[in-house]
Amino acid sequence: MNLTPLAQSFVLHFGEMGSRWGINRTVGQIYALLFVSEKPLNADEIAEALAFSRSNVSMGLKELDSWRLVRLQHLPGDRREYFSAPEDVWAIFRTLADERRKREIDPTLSMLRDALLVTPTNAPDVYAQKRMADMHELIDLVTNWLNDVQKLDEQTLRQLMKLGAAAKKFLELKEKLGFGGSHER
Amino acid sequence: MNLTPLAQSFVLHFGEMGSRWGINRTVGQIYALLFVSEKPLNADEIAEALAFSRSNVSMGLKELDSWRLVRLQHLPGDRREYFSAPEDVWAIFRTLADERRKREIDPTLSMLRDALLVTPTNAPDVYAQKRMADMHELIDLVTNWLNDVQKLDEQTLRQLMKLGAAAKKFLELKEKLGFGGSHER
DNA sequence: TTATAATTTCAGTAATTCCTGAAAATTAAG
DNA sequence: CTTAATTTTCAGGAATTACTGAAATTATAA
Repeated sequence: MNLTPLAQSFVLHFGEMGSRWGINRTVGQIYALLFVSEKPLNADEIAEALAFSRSNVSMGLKELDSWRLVRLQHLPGDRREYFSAPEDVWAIFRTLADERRKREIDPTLSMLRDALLVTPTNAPDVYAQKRMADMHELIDLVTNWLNDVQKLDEQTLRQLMKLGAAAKKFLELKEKLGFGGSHER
Repeated sequence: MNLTPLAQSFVLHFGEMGSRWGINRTVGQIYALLFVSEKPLNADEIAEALAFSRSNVSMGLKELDSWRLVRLQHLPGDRREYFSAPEDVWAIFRTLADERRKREIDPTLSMLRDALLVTPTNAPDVYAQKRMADMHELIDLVTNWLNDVQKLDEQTLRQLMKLGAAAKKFLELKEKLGFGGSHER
């Protein structure tokens, strides 16, 4: 293939950042390459462009697939599998947020719920449980909110984000008008 | 020390999740222990409670310090250093969000900005740069928004989150009233 | 079918990250 | 100061994770 310097710097950056994002270098680079490629690529093209073994590419694609970050398709008259990253960056963002919540937050929420069911039998546990309740409430509130917000269409999201810190004034206005929220959490 | 089963399950969970969160088991466990401890702990107490070497605890605390997740204090008549996790879970959340942005997002924004300054000289680069522009715009918008939202006090944040998906109706109301946002991005 | 192209799996090795104990450095009390 | 307590550093070994090539599996064309 032969990457241009522009694509290369993007790909290498994603490789380096991979470890901070909970994926490895290979997976980061493969995703970056697909993201900047106009046409879908097959595994051999990826392996050649990034100088990885074919098997490593296979494992990387499997990992990306488990994150629902790649699309698989076939080209007419070619039996190889072609991969691409979705066009819509907002959709990608939603997928990423969903998967990260599922992997990084839901297990903790579940553990906390279990811990809150226990009746504490000593002073340290009373305190520990209070702390866990605080943490659970915060995580629950934030994730449910992000979940709601995520459902909004791109245009509404853009508006909401432009609003930014003015949200505060806005909520004051809401109070005055008695305009109710959607949840009773 | 001797952890209760309740504290232990919390600590072990944080240890296991650590790898998904970009910290290691030691760091996760130390933080969890401090979080559920009513009193600050010194390094020896942590090492004993978690059965880690003293040096491992030292490195773990250094790491937590770099995330600004622990407070260091001295107790009168004791020259050892005592560590604790801040009380306010909202403040903890803000710190975590700030640090993660700094480590996981800012470097990418910076790379993208540089890439967007280049004048593409061939068709693949034109496309790649368009993709990078899309990504940059999205990340920039989302992080600036979170940055703004984060500045809000706890009560305002709670209100905003309770509002949830009703935000859409709300924005329609805003349009009608001609109530402007804070930014022109 | 059979043959071949394409993909996946997996055992072994390479690379990286984690953890420890010993030694060095720092801090504070006497 | 000197000494002792405390903390940090760091080299080396342990554990984990990443990567490869070869073999096995799967899918498609003839």
